[in-house]
Amino acid sequence: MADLPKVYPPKEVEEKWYRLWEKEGVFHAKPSSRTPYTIVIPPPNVTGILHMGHALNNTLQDILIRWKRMEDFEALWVPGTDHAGIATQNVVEKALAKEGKSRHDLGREKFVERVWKWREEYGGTIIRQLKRLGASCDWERERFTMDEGLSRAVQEVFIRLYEKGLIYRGHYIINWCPRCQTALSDEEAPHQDVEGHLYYIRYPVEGGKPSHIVVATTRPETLLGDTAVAVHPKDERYRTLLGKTVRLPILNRPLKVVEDEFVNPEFGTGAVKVTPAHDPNDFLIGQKHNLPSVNVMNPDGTMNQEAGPYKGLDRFECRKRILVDLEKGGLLEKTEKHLHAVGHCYRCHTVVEPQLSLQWFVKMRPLAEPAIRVVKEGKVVFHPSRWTKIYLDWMENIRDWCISRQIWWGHRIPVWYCVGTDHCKLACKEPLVSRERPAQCPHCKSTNLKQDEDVLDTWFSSWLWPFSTLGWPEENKDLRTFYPTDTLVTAPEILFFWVARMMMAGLEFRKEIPFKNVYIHGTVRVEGGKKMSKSLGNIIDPLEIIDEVGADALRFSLMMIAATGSDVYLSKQKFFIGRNFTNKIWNASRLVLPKLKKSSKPLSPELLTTDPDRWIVSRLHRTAQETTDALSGYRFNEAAGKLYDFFWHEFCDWYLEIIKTRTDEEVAPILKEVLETFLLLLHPFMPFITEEIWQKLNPGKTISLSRWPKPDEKWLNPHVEERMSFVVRATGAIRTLRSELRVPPKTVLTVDVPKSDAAKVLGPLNDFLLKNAKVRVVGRDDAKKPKDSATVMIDNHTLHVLLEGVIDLQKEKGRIQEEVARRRTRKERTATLLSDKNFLSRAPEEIVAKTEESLKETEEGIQKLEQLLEELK
RNA sequence: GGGCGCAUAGCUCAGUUGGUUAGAGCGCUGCGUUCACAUCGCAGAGGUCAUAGGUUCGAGCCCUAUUGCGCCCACCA
Repeated sequence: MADLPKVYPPKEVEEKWYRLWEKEGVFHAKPSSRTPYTIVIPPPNVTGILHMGHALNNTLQDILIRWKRMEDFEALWVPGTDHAGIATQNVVEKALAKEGKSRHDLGREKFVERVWKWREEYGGTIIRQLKRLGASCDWERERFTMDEGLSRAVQEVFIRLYEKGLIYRGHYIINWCPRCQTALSDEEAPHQDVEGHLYYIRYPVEGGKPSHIVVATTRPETLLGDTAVAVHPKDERYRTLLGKTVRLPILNRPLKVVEDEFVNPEFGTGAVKVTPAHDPNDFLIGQKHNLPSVNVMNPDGTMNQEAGPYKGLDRFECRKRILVDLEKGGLLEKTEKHLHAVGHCYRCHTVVEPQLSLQWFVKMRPLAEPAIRVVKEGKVVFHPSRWTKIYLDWMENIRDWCISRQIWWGHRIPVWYCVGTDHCKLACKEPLVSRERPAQCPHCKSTNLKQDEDVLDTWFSSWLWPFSTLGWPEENKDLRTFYPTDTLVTAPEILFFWVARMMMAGLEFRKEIPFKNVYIHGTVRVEGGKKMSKSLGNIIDPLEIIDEVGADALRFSLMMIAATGSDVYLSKQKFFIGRNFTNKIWNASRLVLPKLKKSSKPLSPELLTTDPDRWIVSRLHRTAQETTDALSGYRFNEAAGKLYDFFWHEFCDWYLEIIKTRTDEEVAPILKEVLETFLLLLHPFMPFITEEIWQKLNPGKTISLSRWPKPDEKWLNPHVEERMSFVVRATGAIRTLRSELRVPPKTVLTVDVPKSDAAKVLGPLNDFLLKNAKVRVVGRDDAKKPKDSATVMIDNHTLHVLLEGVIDLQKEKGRIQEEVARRRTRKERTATLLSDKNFLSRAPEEIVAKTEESLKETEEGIQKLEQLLEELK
């Protein structure tokens, strides 16, 4: 096989096979008599590029789907991307900015057009990268959340929920990102601990008794929107203040003092400023006490006219200035350091502003109930199971979902408003929810209607993915066949964003669970434990790894490293595991393939003429069984490990070495069976190299559609496995002895073995042992220890290694004795030192410890050598 | 404030329901290169399984407490 290069992968192998698979549609699934098996992939963000998290996620899913496909399921994986409203809009706006334009210069329609154009040009990047990874998606079914079909599903869902009273519009405190200038859901504004300050501010009391009340706040700029001060009803300190009026510093607005259970008397001063427009708790207090709400900020985070002298300032600049002014007025009592959790925009990491705003919401509790039930009933199972509790906790404490976004890229809300005519009545204020633009206002007949400006949260389309991609709301064969799906593989980060919501959507709109199993893998981190992220500059780019070592090596390395559900710590070096393994497979195949030329015989038990033959086939079937079991339990690393150990340490290290002394005719059927079966088992992990070698054996037949090996008990042979284990250990022991006695590498040792063992077990391996261990096995009759020999015990068998004439035994004994003497001297010296009080009291502890350790080591060494001398007698 | 996870060889980690002498990869040391592979082979050194108790004939694994690290959730300003 001079034509095969020494190192895998040769250029272009991966691309060659991927093109062929795609061309022949081997991943295409359609309703058939076969049992369907569907997996759900998180649709990557259309602006995304493949990162390690994707690589891990998609490799796991690809292993499942390839495995099931080979088990003759109708295996479906629908690929696609989501439109990533905020992220995509940001990207396109940035591009516009380079031209010196903003989206407002273009206007909504032109801007959206521009985004579509961008998507056409760059939106396919991640899809191409998934192909390089080897993902076996059904590309004919590629979907995009802004496609016509999926958009229809979104609209349908909005209308159905609205009609059911589960979607409402209202003024509530939401998370506002001043940079993206849109509302965010609670999940989109994760809290991070920030080292901030707690400012104690004096609010003067009218009437002057006492002269002022002190409130504590972390956001002094919001005091401009204060409409009350609240204290706990049972707080004695403030009893006299109830009903009094205090003055808001700077603006001098009169504020009521109200009492509310919510206030924690232990925190700060026990008195709290109430800003209903900028804090969720204050909003509730405001509603209870009928307080006005004063919004003091513009959408971009600058202060508005309500902020009086601070109008136009950025919120953080305003904070500084207010503090200076308070200080000047003697109203800032003190400042304390304070660690608190602050929401950040998950897209741009800007500090979000809780703000009163008119938005659309989904009422979640009714949707959550069935989603809780099916998990409690075990209809949906999480792997690993600890995620069950996390899911249930979230579901049981679910809050309403803010779904409107003030951006342009996304599904526009299917709601119209009557902008009015002179006859406009109150009824006209009602939103008109409709599948199409209504011709006129049903109340005043005006045709002057305006669609809601907002678009929907991207997750409002993603949560429908398992069925919207199959054609819902249309009831068709695809939907009936492939829904509910079997397994969802995903990262923990989107458990709430996506997994939980898909559960609710599936149960609400299909009355069925969306998937039976949820496998949650770990987060990819770099060594040292940090999250891998662009901003930290510690990315290990999967595409770079593919360029360097190939997709197979990338995939396999990830699988070896990623223990079930635990985080994955990466370094570039770790990909050598996969690289070396592909190399091993490749080179073993270069050895095996030429031997198969003469064989077409299928394997039958009679062809297994020696122990090693029976052994390797037994091990093969056991490995097939173990691999299948591991995959069934989502123990991917275990499956990968079994395949690795079998191929490398059993097939290559032992079997291939053993058969080198036999004829091709004898071993070809066995080699073929083992290699082919192994390739099939490995294919889900390493699709490319397995296809390459497979097609050398089976030209024109793709391994992707070949049948998964069925482990067969009849090939299992525990006795032979035990005997071979004896051989392996005996060989190891003899090699160890060689090394200890410094027998020259090429010298052949004679080993005296009880006759029965020699004949039965070691005899057939004579050629192999001679070649690889430089050992000649001789059967003997009596149990007496020959002169000048060393003894090796394996199980209950005694092996005598003859040393006469091999090495100069006297000289070797002498050398060992000398060594023992040397070590004894050293031991004594060390022992003396350790009994020296002077040393013990003066030397640093670690030196003493080290000395003690070295004494122990020396003693052990002496013991070992003495044992060896004993054997040589 | 609540919850979860992790702590095993120099490094990164496996270890399925408790069962003999605790494993791997990398790194390190020695030897080996005509005959698939130096991205290789053989041999070796290296571990009080975080700490303290407990359950058990038996604990890396189960229970309790402690320490350290990490993550998630949470409207105490």
